[in-house]
Amino acid sequence: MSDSRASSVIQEWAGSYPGQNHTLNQTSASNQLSQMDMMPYGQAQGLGRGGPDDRVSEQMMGLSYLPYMSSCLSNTSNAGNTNHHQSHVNTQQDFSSFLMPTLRAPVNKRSLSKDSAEYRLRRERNNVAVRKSRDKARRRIMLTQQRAGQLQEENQRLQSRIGQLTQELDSLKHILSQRHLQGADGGPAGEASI
Amino acid sequence: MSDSRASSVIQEWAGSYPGQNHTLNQTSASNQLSQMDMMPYGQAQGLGRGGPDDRVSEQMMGLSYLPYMSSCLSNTSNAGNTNHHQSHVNTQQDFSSFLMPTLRAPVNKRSLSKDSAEYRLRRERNNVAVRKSRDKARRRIMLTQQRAGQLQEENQRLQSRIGQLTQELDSLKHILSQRHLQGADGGPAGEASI
DNA sequence: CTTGATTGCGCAATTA
DNA sequence: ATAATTGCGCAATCAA
Repeated sequence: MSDSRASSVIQEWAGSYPGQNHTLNQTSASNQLSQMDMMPYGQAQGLGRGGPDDRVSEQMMGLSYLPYMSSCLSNTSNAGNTNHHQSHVNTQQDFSSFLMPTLRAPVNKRSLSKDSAEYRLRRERNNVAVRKSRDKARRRIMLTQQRAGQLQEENQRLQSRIGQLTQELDSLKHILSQRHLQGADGGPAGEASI
Repeated sequence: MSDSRASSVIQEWAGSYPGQNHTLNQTSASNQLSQMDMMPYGQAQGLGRGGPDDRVSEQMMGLSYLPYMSSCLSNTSNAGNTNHHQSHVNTQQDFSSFLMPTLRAPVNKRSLSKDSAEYRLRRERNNVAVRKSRDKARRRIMLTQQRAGQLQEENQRLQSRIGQLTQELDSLKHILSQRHLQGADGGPAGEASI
């Protein structure tokens, strides 16, 4: 495992896709949480593949994490979303559904034909956003680790310095006390000491 | 139905045979910070084995959240979907399978019927492993952040302490110099007060 | 409602 | 062969 500490080797990836700009926002290793932002960005639009595809559709089983072994093959046919919401404390009657148009069924989702261009466009955009977001997260994590490392180093230096100062201080105190004794021993003058 | 773009199931097997091992010298970003196991969040690594058949890197380090290429959408509908663009460097990999019994063709994948129990079992196991791994990663990240925070706090305390000690030290030095002067001046009586 | 950002999840390729 | 990692796409949800 060679590790490269290089604090500036996070960008070599010169993209290579059809007309797209790469917003390399790279905050150099600085203190504190660097708030990267990034913004506009050319939007993707490289869809239009040749053949229909996407057999997407089977992903609804999110479930328990903790019990890694508990009942493995329990393909709960849902729960993936775990909408533990909406079923709060139904203090009211059952007409809540009428009061909450927000929860109305798959109304607007109709145009979700996996074949529609709309769909692909949205998917592609989201994919871009996801990659971007994860990249950001990765960078953030690395920065944090780096920061922790630097802080630890600095901490040691500071500890060292403290030890040094303390020792020096003790020496001086000792010297002073000696003088104090000498002074008291042979002189009438009273001195204050710390 | 799942899918994802993906992949090559057989093709890289063929590609990585000829003796072209991936010399991916992945750099892990670990170093000091040995408190906890470090994750390999290495970056860089931008090399690229100049092989012409880098179909694999297609998803290696997906740097750049760009539209990606549209071509990565292929659905491995099920068994028998070996139709992959593997028309690359077919220089001569015919007998490779004979030369490398260890890596022989999709033998393992033989029962890759998405319907096979074997498949599901493996998938499920991997899913469990994935959840576990991610959970671990999340925990690790939080710990690192926490550690960074604590270190920063401690850092401040140490800085403070150093300032305090330094000041104290200066006082004593001053006192000593005073006594020195006074003592040399003629009177043994020197007073110090802080 | 629409869009980009996040987040949890499963898949598949790699790595150990 | 198995478990652990890791990049990626999907879909739900958040936040504007």
